[in-house]
Amino acid sequence: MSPAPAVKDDLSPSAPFAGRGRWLEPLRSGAVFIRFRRDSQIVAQDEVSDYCFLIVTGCVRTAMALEDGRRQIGEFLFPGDIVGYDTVGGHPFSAAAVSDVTLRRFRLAAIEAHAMRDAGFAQAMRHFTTAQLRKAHLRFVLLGRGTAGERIAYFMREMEGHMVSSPTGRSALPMKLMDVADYLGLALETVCRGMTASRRAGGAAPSPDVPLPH
Amino acid sequence: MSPAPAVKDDLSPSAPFAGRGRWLEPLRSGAVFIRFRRDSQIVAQDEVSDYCFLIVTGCVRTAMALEDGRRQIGEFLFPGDIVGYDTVGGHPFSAAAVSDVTLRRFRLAAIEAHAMRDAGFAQAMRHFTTAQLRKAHLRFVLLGRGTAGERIAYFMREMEGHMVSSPTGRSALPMKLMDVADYLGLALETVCRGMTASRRAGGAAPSPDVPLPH
DNA sequence: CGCGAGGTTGAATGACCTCAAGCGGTGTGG
DNA sequence: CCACACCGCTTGAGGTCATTCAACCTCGCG
Repeated sequence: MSPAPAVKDDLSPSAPFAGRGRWLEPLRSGAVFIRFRRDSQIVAQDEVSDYCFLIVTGCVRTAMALEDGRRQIGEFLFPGDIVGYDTVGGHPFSAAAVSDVTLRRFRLAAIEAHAMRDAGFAQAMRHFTTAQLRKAHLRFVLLGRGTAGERIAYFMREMEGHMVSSPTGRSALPMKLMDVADYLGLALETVCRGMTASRRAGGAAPSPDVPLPH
Repeated sequence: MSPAPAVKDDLSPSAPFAGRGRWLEPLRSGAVFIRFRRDSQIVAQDEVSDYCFLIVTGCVRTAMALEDGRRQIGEFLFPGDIVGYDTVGGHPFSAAAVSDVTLRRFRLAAIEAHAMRDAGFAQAMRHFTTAQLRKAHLRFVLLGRGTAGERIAYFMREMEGHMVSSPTGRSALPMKLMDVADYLGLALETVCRGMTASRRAGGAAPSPDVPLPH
């Protein structure tokens, strides 16, 4: 029905996962495993960290807190994703465990050193950060121009494949509603209402009219 | 006065310009100059471009348009900035000239090839994209959690040093209010009111209470 | 002089937030 | 084993901030 792809026709999540962390594979031998409990902090805000982490199991969130209590979740990360890479000079986002997680820890200096030796590795890094950047751009549209319904619909699609099979069959999301709210720039109650409405309207597909981008 | 830097104490623009385009210098000889008139398109949305551009003079905006007319400006770029780099596989943002601009055009394949040969160059690229990423994160906070006043205040600070000396002394910004609105995720009228209010409250510093991030 | 583009201002509407109460599940201690 | 408390989720009612709609103004230009 759409005549030309001159503009985006909806706000759906970017392709099935662009920037993952497989490029860290060559450094696997130099990495150690670390575990964090639910809600424990992995990297502090403004901390100058020497490490980055590849997620093995569990879910991690990055966040920036403001003095007055407002908070913005940067992203939710899952097995195969990397946290703490874009950190040169200290990153303003903290990272915390959403669920119990196991991570593989890499020394940033080692990554940098390896990139200086191996051009192919460096190229893989570039593709990774470039993909991150493109995801960020899409997020601008969502946060800048998306309605509450669109943000929630976007989020639900992003989370497809990351639902946890809870015993009671309750909310299958690994994170709390508060986290989702701070991820989407909405009030907790708005997220709750939106998800309820979308559930009533047929489970996965929240609203029929979702005019925001890929 | 702030006890600890555990959280961000306001929403001011990131340090005096993090990711600029000086790293392209080594390829200068292979680049050609191009000019674009005000409002003409430089890169089309979803186009797979072979080039990126270093801005020499003028101002450029990147934007994503939605079918229904909504639009999000990605960023405003000034001399020394790069447009169209994070493009591998086609970028969803278009680029257009805000004012008459002169650009230096670089072939992406040439950049990539040079990065494979020169590890230092590749490192500079990494630092550039990393800085871009950090700027994007801050934008999340602004768009997700900032009030209209905070967004406008942030924008005004970002534009310091980019004011054009207009003959009439009118709005010294190079871009239209509509562009600013689509950059900040606000209505045009809201931006206008905000800027008027900030002007009345003392020129540059719009509002005394601006609790959002760097 | 008339026209159009961009900017400014006012009034009314509405989307989302805030406040507040209530519910179900889980964990803890008596 | 039950009572209680706490946490996270849900739902309702009311308020607020930004949007929407609309008029008017200014400037530059044909």
